[in-house]
Amino acid sequence: MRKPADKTERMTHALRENGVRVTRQREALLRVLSEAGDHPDAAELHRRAQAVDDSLSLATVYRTLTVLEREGVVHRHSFETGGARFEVADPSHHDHIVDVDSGEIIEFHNERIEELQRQIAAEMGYEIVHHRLELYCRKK
Amino acid sequence: MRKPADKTERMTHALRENGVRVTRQREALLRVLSEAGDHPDAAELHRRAQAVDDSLSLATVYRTLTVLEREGVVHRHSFETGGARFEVADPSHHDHIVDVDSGEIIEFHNERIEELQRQIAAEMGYEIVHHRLELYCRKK
DNA sequence: GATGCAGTTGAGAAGCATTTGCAAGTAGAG
DNA sequence: CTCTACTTGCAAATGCTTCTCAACTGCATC
Repeated sequence: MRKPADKTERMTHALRENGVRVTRQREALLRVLSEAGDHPDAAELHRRAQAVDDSLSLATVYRTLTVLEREGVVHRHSFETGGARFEVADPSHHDHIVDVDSGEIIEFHNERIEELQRQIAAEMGYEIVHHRLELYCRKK
Repeated sequence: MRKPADKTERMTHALRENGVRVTRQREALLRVLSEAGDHPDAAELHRRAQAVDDSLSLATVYRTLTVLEREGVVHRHSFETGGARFEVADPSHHDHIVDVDSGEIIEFHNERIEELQRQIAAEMGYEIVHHRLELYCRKK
C-alpha cells in the first residue's frame, strides 16, 4: 500500500468528494495554506501562491478562500489590525493573543473559558454557533 | 445649587477640560450617543445626529468618533457583520453576544473569564491591553 | 465684547480590502 | 473525446473609512 497522501492531497480529495472542483489555482492555494505556519492575509497568500502558479489572480485567491471557508477547510479571522487573515481549519479549536507591538499572533486554548462561555450563552437562552476571543497584549 | 448636569453636558465639560473643542456637531453626536441604548454604526449615528443638526456630515461623524475613542468616551466594535459599531464607554467593561439571525447585540460580563484571560496572558509573559470576546449565537 | 489663530468642518475625491461582471478557459462526468 | 456548468483573469464596482483643502469657528486673550 502507498504511504498516506500529504496534507494538500488529502484536502483535494475531500473537496472533490464534496463536489468542489479542484483547479490548478485552488491546488496552489491549498498547498500554500497547508505549508503556512502563520496567519497570512489574502495578499500574502497571493504572493506565496504565485511562486507555485504565477498566473493566479488576487480575485481568485479571494473567491477560493470563500469556497474553502464554506467547506470548513480554512478559518477567516478579522483582527483589529488591517484585513482578514486565514489559516487551515485545525480540528482543535483555539483562540488568539495578538502582540500589539509586533503584530505577532499566538494561539491558545482554555477549556474552562470555553465552558464558561457555553454556560453564559445557555443562561440567556442561546447556543453558541462560534465565538471569537482575542487578547491584545504587550510583552511584560 | 443646580441639579447635576445631564449625561451630554457632563461629557462636554470633561472633554473641554482635556483641551478638546466642543463644537455644535460634536455636541449633537454626543447627545445621540448618550441617548442610544443600542450599538449603532457610523451611518446610523449620522442619520440620528442630523435630526439634531442637519448640516452634520458623515466625514465629521467619523472624525468625531475617532476623537471620542481616543478620549475614551466611546468604544468601537468591529463585529463580523458589516462596519464598525459604537457605544458610549461604560465604566463597567462588558463583552457581547451577537444573535446571528437577528443581528441583535446583548451585553454580558463574567469576572471568572476575565481572570482566566489575565492568567493565560501572564503565563505567556504578556499583559492584556484590551480584549475582545464575542459569542455568535442562535436562540435555542 | 472684539480679536486671532489653531483646530474643525463640509463636500467630494481618494484609499483599501474585497467583490463582481463578463468573455474566455477548463474540470471532470458521460 | 465532448459537453456543460463551473472557474478564471482582468478591470470596474463596491462599501466603509480617511483624506484634502478652502472656509469656518471655539475659545483663550485682550
